[in-house]
Amino acid sequence: MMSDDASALSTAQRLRQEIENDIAAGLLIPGERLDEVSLANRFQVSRTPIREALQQLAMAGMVEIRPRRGAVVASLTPERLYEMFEVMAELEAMCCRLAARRLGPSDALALERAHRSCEAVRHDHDAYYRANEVFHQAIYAASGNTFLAEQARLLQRRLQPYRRLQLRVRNRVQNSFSEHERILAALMAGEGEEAAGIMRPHVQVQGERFSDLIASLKLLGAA
Amino acid sequence: MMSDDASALSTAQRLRQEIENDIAAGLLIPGERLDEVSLANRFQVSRTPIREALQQLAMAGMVEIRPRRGAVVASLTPERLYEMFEVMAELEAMCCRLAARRLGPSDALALERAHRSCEAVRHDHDAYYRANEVFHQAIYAASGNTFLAEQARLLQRRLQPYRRLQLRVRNRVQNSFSEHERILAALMAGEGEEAAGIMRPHVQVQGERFSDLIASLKLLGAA
DNA sequence: GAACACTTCCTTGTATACAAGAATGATGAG
DNA sequence: CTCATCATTCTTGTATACAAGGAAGTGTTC
Repeated sequence: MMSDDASALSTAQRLRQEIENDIAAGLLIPGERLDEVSLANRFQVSRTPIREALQQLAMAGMVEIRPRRGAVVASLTPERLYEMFEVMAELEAMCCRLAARRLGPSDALALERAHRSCEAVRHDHDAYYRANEVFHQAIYAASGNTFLAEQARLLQRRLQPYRRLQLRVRNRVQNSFSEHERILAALMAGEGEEAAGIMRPHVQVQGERFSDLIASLKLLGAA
Repeated sequence: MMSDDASALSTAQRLRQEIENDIAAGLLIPGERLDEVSLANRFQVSRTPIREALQQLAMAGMVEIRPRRGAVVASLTPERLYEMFEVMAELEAMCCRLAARRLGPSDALALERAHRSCEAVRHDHDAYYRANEVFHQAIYAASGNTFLAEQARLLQRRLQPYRRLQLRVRNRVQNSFSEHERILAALMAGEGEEAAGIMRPHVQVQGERFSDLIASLKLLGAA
């Protein structure tokens, strides 16, 4: 009556989220087989809603369904990964440009808080990884374009298993944090192009960072 | 043996494409109810694969599934539509920037051919609409980033029902064509930023064009 | 005459049964 | 000993039956 609950989820959607989380968290490795019966047993449902969830994940690009041959966690080639990071960098740069123009007081506050959270945990890789995610999401939201924010969030999630390993590289956290600082300053100053210009290489993997990524890819494959 | 057929589609995927086509073509109006039994009868299958197709379409943002209350063709608010066009413009601008750098001979040929097709049919709105689509897709492909191309294609498809009506506006075809010409020239000259700068407003709807779009939205609702 | 409640019907959600296509292992030939 | 072919088994794909939650229509009451 007061607020019609838009968070009402069908079973298939809940199942999708659960499986998606496992993929993002690295519990399900790229290339791993997703057996319908096992999943059904695990979640105590029949195969029907499991299949519906898998179809959703296939559209999201997180699993690959080979007809009559089952579903596997989608595995990305180095080329494709590079392409996705290229797009991610541009989406986030766009968020910066828009955010600088449209930044409201509450957005600014959220950004600063997220940034301080990053600072607080910058010696703990895993914690920094999570705080970093929140900081970037704050920028998406600040863009004022909810569709853009959703798309960025989606792609971020899709790249999560790969990004995760990447931060372990030496000094990456320190560099990441100081880049955040510059981005934040530019946004507050309303310098959208400036912020976008820092964001792009901050996100994109190229040169030696790309090599590092490929290395972690191989680690993933070996697991 | 020679080429493993990646085009092998499951039934659910075929059904999704069919329904998606109907939505894009405007046969299914935003807000319209998608009855599982009717669809099942129409395609001569049971409800199971229909439901799988609907779940896919929900992930693609083309239908909305309200739990226990059925699926409807997704209807976009003017705000959301504006947001989506804003992102579309940026994606296409990005394609331009990349294409100018990476343009190969076959890409250039495809672009010129698509452009000449547009010219040939520029007095027929519907034919121009289709040729226009091909021209833009040629640019996506020329970006050399297949992921970007796919995303652009996806969003283009999602906006199709709205874009379609939009071209009917007076002089829009003529303006569109001359913008194409300038984009093409910039791309061939390797001027990525130049091409991107023309592409952005070419795609984005703003000012009076946005009003036109809202007007067609209302037409759509009345049908 | 209008509003509310109750009942009925219709649609969606889920499980299960069955069909049919891969994968696997065994058996035989080279 | 290796490779190919065939049978068996396992998994996916689809239909259908049943359950359960909305929607709509009817009747009653104020």
